[in-house]
Amino acid sequence: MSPNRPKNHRSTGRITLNDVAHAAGVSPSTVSRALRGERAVDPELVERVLSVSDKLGYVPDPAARALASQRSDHVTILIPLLSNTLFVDLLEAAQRTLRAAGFQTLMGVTHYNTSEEEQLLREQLHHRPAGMLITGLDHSPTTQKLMARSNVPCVHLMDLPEVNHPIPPDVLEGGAADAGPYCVGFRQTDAGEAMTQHLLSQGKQRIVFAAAQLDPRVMQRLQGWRKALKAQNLYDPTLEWLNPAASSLALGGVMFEQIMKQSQAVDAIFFCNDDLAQGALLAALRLGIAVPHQVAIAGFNDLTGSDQMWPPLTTVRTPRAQVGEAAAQMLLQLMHGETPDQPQLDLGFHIIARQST
Amino acid sequence: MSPNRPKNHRSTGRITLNDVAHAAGVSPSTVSRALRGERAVDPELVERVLSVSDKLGYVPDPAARALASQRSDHVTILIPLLSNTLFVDLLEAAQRTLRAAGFQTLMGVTHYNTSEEEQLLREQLHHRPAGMLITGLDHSPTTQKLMARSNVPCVHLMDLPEVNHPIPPDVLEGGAADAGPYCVGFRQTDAGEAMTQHLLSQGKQRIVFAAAQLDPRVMQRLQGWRKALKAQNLYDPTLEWLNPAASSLALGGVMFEQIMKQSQAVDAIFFCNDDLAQGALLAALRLGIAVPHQVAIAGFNDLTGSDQMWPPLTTVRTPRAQVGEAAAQMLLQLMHGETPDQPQLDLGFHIIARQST
DNA sequence: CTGAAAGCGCTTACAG
DNA sequence: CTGAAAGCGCTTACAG
Repeated sequence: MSPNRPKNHRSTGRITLNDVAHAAGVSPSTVSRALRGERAVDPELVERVLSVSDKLGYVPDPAARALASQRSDHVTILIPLLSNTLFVDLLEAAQRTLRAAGFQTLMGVTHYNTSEEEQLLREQLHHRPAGMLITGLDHSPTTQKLMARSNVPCVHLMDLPEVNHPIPPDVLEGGAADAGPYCVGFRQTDAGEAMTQHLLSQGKQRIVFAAAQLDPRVMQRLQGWRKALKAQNLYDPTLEWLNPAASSLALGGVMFEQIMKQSQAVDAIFFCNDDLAQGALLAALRLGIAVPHQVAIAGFNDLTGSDQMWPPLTTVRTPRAQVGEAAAQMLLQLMHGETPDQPQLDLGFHIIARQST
Repeated sequence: MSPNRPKNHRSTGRITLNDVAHAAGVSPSTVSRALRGERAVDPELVERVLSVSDKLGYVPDPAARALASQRSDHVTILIPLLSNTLFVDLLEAAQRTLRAAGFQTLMGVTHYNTSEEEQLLREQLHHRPAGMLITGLDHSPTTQKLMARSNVPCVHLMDLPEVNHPIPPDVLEGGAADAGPYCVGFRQTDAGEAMTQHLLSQGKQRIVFAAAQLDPRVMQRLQGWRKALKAQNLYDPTLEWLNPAASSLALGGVMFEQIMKQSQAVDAIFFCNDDLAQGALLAALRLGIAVPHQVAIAGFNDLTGSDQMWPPLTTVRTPRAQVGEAAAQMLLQLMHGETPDQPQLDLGFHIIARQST
């Protein structure tokens, strides 16, 4: 009954697994197994251990657990930016899901920078994360090597492999086969194509594609736009406005002004992200250019405020919260040694037609 | 020279402190002390240890270190929301500073909810954080008790104590005195008052204060607004529009419409946050209400896009990135056992006058 | 199904 | 200033 804890010179006041074992009258090994829900423990003992541990207010020490098991309860999530709400939504959804399952989320911001990504990955790997969420499928060879070598389960966010390679069933049944890369997202190319087709269906003929940042997913949207225009023989390279600078409302305004000044007879502009499109809408107000009458404007992602713009912005709604949650769920399966039934999960997208087009 | 590591059944491939000790021909204790920059180590040995450790690519195991020292390299940061860019800026600046000093940032989102905050705090405390950053000075008794009992150094963000109690020097010199609460921010009340005075100086007479969320800092801005109006005998309780709902662009639009419909002769509206004010500006466009001619609109925080609005938004620029960085710096001092020279750091604010007023 | 024992990789009194 | 030893609080082969 009494804890009877040996008072050594380095004792912390903490209630330990040993205390629980003594109080429950079993060995520490049994407590450890019972607490982690390992089978092969007498159900009666499990119940006793759980009740005693609860009564004592026992909380396992994550550091001790990590040291002994060589695995922490950390999950690393690597995102490009915090200034695009898209990634904040992703982060929040993933974190909520992971936390409910008892995992700690550690966030790293790569700034779309390969060497920052590698550096962050190295740092995180030293903490032996239990799992990993990483934005995109495009990574440096070093990053890929580090991830593969680490043996840490990983799910990629917001993107899917270009072509869907269905895994042959016999390979899957072997169990040893790698079904990866695991990813949850949607087809960026298709989304770019769909928005372009929407504009075409409204009778637009000269549709500009205006983009900043130029990360791989933006470039896929560009491909979709090209494909749709080429199918109608409306493709013209001068309709491409690609700016590698960081995306922002202000840049959207600047690009809009440039496009309206230099391009002839443009009747629609498809921006690769809503912040650019919102900035363009505000610049149009400033410049007295009527949207959509003089020029239609479309965006991408349906970010906060796009429905509040004047006129409200036509855009592509992307399932980022769902991606965050589903990816976390998939990672949870992987961390528990299970095999996700769908290694590549396509969550789709929706064209949201508002008054800016 | 040769590692000569005992090959036991649980060996991980990892290079350990022991390996470094062998290779450097010193004891593990010395390596440990040298690596952590403890004084009382022969400089020559320090150099040797550092060089060997570097050559071997040794990386200390955070879990082992945490277990042995009862202190991790985690710093917890608790913020109310991720949907207000204010807090994202805070987070990013703090994380950057902390990371450069070798600390991991763990973020918790409280949603302005007392019990969520307590729950997060409890979870975080089990990880023995080395330090803590927490938004605001207003916390439940439970939260305060948990924090005090934990003995984890803590810096509060974005707020300062109502009255500045200068610490008597003799108390400070005693060393044992508590100079806390440590905080970095600015005077919310003063900022609310300053913006109101700015509007008054432009000849506005009936100035509405429109707020959502109603967290403690918003209520302080309200106090500042009241003070400024009362000083001019212009205070009228019907000018207060307080909505406890979450702040958003859409809500700003709704509130603006309500205010314009029900209040008489309002000539200015001071919104407690830029997202509300931006929403109001957009609603004004929709409704055909001229800003600032029919009504002036002001916001708070100078968030992304406020300078891009039409008309550009008059607002209060708050030093959130600086707060994040300075708070992290102060926490770093505390974690190293030093005493910050200024326990309460006031970073001020600026009135940014644009065309919406 | 259960337990005794060793071990994870560090830090830190303690003794010199 | 340096080192041998104990200890942090868990997990996990191994033996029964």
